[in-house]
Amino acid sequence: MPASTRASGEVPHRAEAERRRAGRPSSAVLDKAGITAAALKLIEKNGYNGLTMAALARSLNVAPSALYNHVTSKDDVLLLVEDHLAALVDVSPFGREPWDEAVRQWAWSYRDVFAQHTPLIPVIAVLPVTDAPQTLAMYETVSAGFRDAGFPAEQIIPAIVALESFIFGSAYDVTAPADIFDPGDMAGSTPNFTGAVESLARLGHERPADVAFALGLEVLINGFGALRKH
Amino acid sequence: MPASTRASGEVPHRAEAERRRAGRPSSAVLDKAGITAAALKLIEKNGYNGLTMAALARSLNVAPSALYNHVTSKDDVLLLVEDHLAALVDVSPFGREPWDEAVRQWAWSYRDVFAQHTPLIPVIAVLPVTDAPQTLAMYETVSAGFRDAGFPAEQIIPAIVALESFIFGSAYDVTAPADIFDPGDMAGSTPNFTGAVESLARLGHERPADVAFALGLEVLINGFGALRKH
DNA sequence: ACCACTAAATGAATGCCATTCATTTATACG
DNA sequence: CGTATAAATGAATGGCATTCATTTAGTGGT
Repeated sequence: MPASTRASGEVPHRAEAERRRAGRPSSAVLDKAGITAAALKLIEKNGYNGLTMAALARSLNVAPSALYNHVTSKDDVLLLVEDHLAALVDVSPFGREPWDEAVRQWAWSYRDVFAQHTPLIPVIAVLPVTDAPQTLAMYETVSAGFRDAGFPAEQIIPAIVALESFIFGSAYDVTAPADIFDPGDMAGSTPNFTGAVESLARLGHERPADVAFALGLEVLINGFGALRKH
Repeated sequence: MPASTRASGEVPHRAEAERRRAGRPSSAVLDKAGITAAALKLIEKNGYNGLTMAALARSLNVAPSALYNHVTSKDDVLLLVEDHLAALVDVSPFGREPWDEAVRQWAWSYRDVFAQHTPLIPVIAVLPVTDAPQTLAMYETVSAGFRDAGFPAEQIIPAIVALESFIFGSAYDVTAPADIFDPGDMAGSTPNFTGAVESLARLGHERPADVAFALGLEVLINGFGALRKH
């Protein structure tokens, strides 16, 4: 990211010389990779509230309007970030581990990545995979894993979608406050719920979100596993 | 909602006379119920993009700043809407139907309600139940249904959370565009994924989101059903 | 070595948004 | 009857994504 090494207030296009010396053909200060990297750094430091087009431009020593030569909208930036994160999801267990263990490791990895990035979930859910090559690559690997495990072809997508839905929903749970289930002054009128919450709290120090995710995931793996033809 | 029957541009507090005649003690033009109803009407007509504090105030014949005497923020409005919707989720099968059928009907109802209101999902996920009495009431009924079906107390909350996570994730799927799985020009490099998508498309006219939801839900019901002590 | 073309930058302006605050109004209460 | 209070007003604020006319700098052709 050469742009970020320039002092602010310099004249435009100054980075071009460096860029050509480095063998890159483009004459632009900005490109999608640089924008993505800067956006991620911004999100890590200040969260998604800190990701504004103005802040993103400032971190790249560029005017906000310059970004629009490379992305069409802020949603486009979010899409770039999403696709970058998709590459961080660990699909390596497929082909190495047995199917059930591969799904388990993939699902935990997937949830953990997006638990840190829940504001992306509404974007992903409506996102045509065409626009997200890394995401598509993940689907390809997972699909192959399901096929090789003996899954009927027409059940592969539904099973993956169901798992993904569970994963996205569970990613939100990770970010929930610890007292989310505190019934407050309604405890008296909700004895069953309150009792259930207390009996869970009584035994475990494990995060409730992790208990629920583990429980649901094992059930899904078990149930889907039975669909395979050996 | 008497306020909405007043012509616009009238003098303030004009609705008070009506209000007292109707037996209501409050002297306010606005209240939470009226705000909630107006917000819902606005959402139905123009979607969540149409729900702005200004538009909400206009629909109530009131200045935007007046809203802040009754809610602390726009998120507060969303919370009111969410809790109203929670009351629309059908929990009546619990106590009437067998456990598995009750869960099935509840889950479909829950998904269908929030598929129309996905922008609320990020709000719900982080929402302490204390602030949402209708939501809490739903949890109470469901918890009772699980307990009566022989569920171990400490598993009830994890099971409900897992189901809810799956439901929220699946609600997003309903809103996804039909071509979401079209691999475009990457079809050649993703044979397994593309094949899986095609073999699903080949057989069914059912919405993919419904196929995946049905599949995942049945697996979850089956797996959780096995946890019960008879 | 020049010139025209084009991609990519600038910065000013736009319009929308949630939210705040000093002020005013109308009702309830002592 | 006057005073306190809840609830309204409307003007102002600051932040935001996005647009656009303009300028800049490097590319490729002659």
